[in-house]
Amino acid sequence: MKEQISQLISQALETLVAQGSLPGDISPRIQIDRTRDKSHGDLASNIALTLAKSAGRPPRDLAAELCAALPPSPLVERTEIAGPGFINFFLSDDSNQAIVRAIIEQGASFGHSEAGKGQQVQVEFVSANPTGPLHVGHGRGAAVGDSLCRLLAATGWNVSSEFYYNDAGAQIDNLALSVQARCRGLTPDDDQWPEDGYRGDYIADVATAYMAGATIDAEDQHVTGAADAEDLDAVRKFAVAYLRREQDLDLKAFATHFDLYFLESSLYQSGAVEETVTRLVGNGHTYEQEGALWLRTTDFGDDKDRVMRKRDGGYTYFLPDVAYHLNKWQRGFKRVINEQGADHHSTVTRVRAGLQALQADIPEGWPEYVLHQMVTVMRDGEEVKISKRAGSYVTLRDLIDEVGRDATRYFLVARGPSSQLTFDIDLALSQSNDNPVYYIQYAHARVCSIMRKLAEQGESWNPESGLDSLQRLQEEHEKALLRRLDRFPEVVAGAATSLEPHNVANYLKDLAGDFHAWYNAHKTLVEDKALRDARLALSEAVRQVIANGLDLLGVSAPESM
RNA sequence: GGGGGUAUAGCUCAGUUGGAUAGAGCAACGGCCUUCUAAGCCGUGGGUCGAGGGUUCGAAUCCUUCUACCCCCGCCA
Repeated sequence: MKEQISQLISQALETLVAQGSLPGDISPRIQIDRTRDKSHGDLASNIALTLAKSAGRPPRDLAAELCAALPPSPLVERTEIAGPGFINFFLSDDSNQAIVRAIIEQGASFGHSEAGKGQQVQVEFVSANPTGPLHVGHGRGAAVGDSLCRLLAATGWNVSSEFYYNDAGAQIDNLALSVQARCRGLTPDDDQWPEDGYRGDYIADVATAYMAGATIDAEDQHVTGAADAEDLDAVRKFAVAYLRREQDLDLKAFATHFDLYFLESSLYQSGAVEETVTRLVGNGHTYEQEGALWLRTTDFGDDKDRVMRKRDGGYTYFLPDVAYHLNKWQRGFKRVINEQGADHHSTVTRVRAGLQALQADIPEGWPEYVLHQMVTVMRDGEEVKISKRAGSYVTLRDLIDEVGRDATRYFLVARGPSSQLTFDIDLALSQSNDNPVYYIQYAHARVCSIMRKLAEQGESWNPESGLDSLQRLQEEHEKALLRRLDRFPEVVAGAATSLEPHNVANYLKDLAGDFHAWYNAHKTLVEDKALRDARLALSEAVRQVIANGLDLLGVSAPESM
């Protein structure tokens, strides 16, 4: 719609230039905005304001000439000049109502686009190390990351989702020692308990399963417990598999899927880490100091240089990170998005610096990052910190068990990633209009309920009759809904471009509000069949858009509540 | 001390990338169920957009200085 109005203006500008009213050397960027106030029409352009200076004319005069030069169009009912020189477009009923037909014809794909042109994009998110259950912060990463994947897929990108984890480093040794201690019957309060060992109850569960010879089938790990407390390597392998399976269950309960699980250890096995070191040294960006090998990341914008190889010969996490991203690049991903907690912010400059130092023709801003701020959990007005299972943090599973998957996902994705998030358990649990998840789902269920009611009356909805009678939708509530529905494709495209899924959540709340207001003001199942079918068409369009929007957030659209 | 983030109604947060009189929900107050699900609707009140300066036709939005809070600043990940 914006595009079509833009073309009308463009033609009017050419006319004015031809008439000599405007200089020929102008190159205006035609901007069309949705109006905030419906008394300003449906769409507005500031073109006269932006051209006023270069044309040396008062903006309102310019606007008047532009309006006069606009070619007639069935889309536009009339135009007005307002304020300092805005041109307001009042669209015709036909053009506003056409959206209903578009939605019903396109169904689940309405709102989708081909903007990505099938290009590949890889999204890495969660990437938790297998040292314990996923916590709320991982949950936010999962909700945002998965929703980004859905948004990018809906806008024409070919998306690969990936989960990267360290299965071998110092933290995993610590995990193995903790499980081994439990196998030996120790508890965290014993003197012999490993220093900095993991104290959560889940460690005991891992030990029990290991000693019982249990078999673990995770997405990417398959191990049987050796039942030998002294075999630390077997304990380690088992613990990693066990906790990966736990995380799989967490992610499954959260309806989050990954195309690939990438192991840090594979970078050592394939020689990618060594190769990366060789290239960095060969490119002259390294030096040795105090027995360690440093990368001069300050050459690439870092505030200090970083150690790559420790004095003891082991690598810091930083180096495999660079090797991993080189691997992504070599796999052909020209676009990569990493979704991480903001506490890992310092890795952004570092990884990019490492990639530049490779001199592999990787663009400076590659990869992209989406960083989410911290999550705190509140209950009864107080911060919740301790989980029995995990010991020191609130697990994602606890939340899903308590408030449900839909509410958990919605709340974690409904705020901009850069805002700190307070997860209010009482609010997420409340079954009232306090709770936006149910508010939106209820709108969807209400439409389904109307359709059921119609069937109970022995009637059925005739879509063709409804679409042919759309001009009967003349109530203000109906016009507001039409305007709202028309915006959905822009909202999806915008959320995908800015990598901000919360825009979809906000839109759905507004759409549901418009629908509930209409529902209460006007009955759908009226005697007049043409009006009834038209209202059913509008209802069905609302239902479809809510379903499509909720799907982008990974939230279900129930047919009844 | 350095880097990043945030600051908008009593609370939680939006604000279409610089547009017209800054919005929503909650909380407060007052209404609406014999009528398609009241997990709903209607109405009222509520603001120095953290503070100062700047850019311009026009700023919550861009630049600058300052203040407060959060995160990071390890040869941990």
